[in-house]
Amino acid sequence: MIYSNLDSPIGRLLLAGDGETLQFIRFPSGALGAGPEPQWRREDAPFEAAARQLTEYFAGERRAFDLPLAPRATPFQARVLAALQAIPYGETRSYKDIAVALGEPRAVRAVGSANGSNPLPIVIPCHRVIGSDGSLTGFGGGLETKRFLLALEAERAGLFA
Amino acid sequence: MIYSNLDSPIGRLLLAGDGETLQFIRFPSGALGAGPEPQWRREDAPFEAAARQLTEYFAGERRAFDLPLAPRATPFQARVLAALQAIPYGETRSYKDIAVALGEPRAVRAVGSANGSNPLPIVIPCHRVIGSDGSLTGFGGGLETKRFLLALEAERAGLFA
DNA sequence: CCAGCCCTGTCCGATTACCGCGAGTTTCCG
DNA sequence: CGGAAACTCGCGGTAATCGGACAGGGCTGG
Repeated sequence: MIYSNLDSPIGRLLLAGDGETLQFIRFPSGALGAGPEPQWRREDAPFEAAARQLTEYFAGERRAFDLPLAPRATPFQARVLAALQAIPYGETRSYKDIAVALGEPRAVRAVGSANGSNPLPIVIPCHRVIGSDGSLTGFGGGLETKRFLLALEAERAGLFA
Repeated sequence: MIYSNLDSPIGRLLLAGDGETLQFIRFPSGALGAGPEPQWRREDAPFEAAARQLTEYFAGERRAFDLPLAPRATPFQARVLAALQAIPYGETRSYKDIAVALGEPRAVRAVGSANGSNPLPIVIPCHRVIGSDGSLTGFGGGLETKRFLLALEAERAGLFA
């Protein structure tokens, strides 16, 4: 497993993968932030494309990512991640919406858990999921970050690219 | 869990407990009335004191109960039940009054819920709680029963024992 | 006897819907 | 103009509900 760092408006990000695919994005700073595992090896080159696309995203110049992803997930989590990727840039859905979309309308809480274990925040837009009443309710990188991302998208969503 | 029955002016009551303490009082008849669970065992002797005191209460000859109670309750519910027991015979309080007494003036609705889940009606006088505007608003045994209990207490409260 | 392995029970969470209220506002009549 | 009834919204706590992670018990095979 190799990794690289990327400085962004929401702090330094840790990108990790196997050289071919992206498997983790983490927020090393912050409360529950975690750095690279000791046995990982730093190598920047394989993450060039990811870094560039993320930088463009933060600049408001990119709405969709085109990267080889390989999130580790249980079958249920994989379904949730797929549903997340179907949420358009600049829009939001409730946990309930996602549950319904999966055909399991009562699995709202399970959706919340799956969201919380999203290995690839930002690229897989778990930040576009909010409470049924519009509340933000939670985000691995901190609610402040979630708010920031939604504001960024909301501002840019109105514009034509 | 063992149980017994008691016929009263407001219908048959179901008393249940562990032989030492009283844990439930229910109205088996009526809309949402529920009888004993199948695995409970009927046994009258342990409920003699409770039955006697209730009978005296319905006769207007008793204003306070002296029984070992063991209601199952969440911490918040327990606080509410305690507040209920502090309401004197023949008087009433509003849900808001109770909320304020608990130091949580906005938890009016939560007080309503806790009231609704009172496992020991009559003995723990949830019937003495009414709406801020004086309306009766609800009672597990039916509003008719609530009215009856309040009328009984109002009539007797004026008299000296 | 011990190391797996599976099964079960339990707990936890980035949820939701419900409720025995209350206060403020609007509506509608007299 | 009142004043009452109907509506709306905010409020706090809980039960229901579903996956997943974990712990512990019992079983099996070596």
